[in-house]
Amino acid sequence: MPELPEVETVRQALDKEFQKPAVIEKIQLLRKDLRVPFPNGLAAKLRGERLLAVRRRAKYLLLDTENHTLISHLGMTGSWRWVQSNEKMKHDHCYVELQDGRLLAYHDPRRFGFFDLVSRGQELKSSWIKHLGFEPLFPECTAPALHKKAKGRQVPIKNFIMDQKVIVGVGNIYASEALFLSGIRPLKKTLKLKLTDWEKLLSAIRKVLSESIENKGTTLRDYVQPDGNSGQFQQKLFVYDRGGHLCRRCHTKIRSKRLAGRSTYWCDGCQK
DNA sequence: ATGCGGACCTGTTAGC
DNA sequence: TGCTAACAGGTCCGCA
Repeated sequence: MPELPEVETVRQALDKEFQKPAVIEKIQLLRKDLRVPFPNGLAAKLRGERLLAVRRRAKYLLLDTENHTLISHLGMTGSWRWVQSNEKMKHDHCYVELQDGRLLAYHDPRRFGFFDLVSRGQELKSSWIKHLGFEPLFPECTAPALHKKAKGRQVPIKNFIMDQKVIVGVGNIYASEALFLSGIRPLKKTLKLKLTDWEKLLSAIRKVLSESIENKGTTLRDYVQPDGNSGQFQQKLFVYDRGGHLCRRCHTKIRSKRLAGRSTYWCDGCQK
């Protein structure tokens, strides 16, 4: 489900709710694992702690309490939502009950999501976070830096920009969309991109991610914001999931192909 | 080191 | 209607 814009939307929504004192009364785990076991002592360690803020690194949510950071990855179908006690659903795997009665549910049918728990501010020690690449929306992510990392790489450019060790947050939808906006075909070999191509591609990545955040993300199936509403960016997609339809820009038929096991879409008219 | 395919899960949809 | 296969937003691992 969730690429950077969806995770950022969830971050903003939860962070806002945690401005009002949010002290954990109880954490209820409904099974012993998701993709990996729940962290040891998760419920006991967080009981009585106040949720202070939510940060994001790549597609990971970082929920800060006074003494811990709960790391939450949503996998393909994970979501956090505010619920009433009578709104519990199949595939809810964790409930966080606050002292003032608010109830937060983690829901994840495919269970590709997972949690990790570290001491406050120690998230870089987590093996999940350590090796991640550039945050695309941060200034230290530059076209020359990406051009340098791309040296000698034979993989299709789409695979390269989805590699979280290179640049984070770009998943299967936004990779196709960013390549469309920058006029580069997904199958082009990474090493063939010139610095000017990287300038176009990086600015396209920033544009598509930012606009999707403004639209609260893309909902194709499961993704919802914590208030239960869908995102809106699916209405603005140029190529993703539009195989066989006509390009919104040049009316060429959108092509599709499986690349590294993932559906990939592009326009031969707009992309070279 | 790099690139690929499979594994992890459940639900939905398309095709026969 | 019912069965089967393919596919869905991500990431890690092991093999060539």
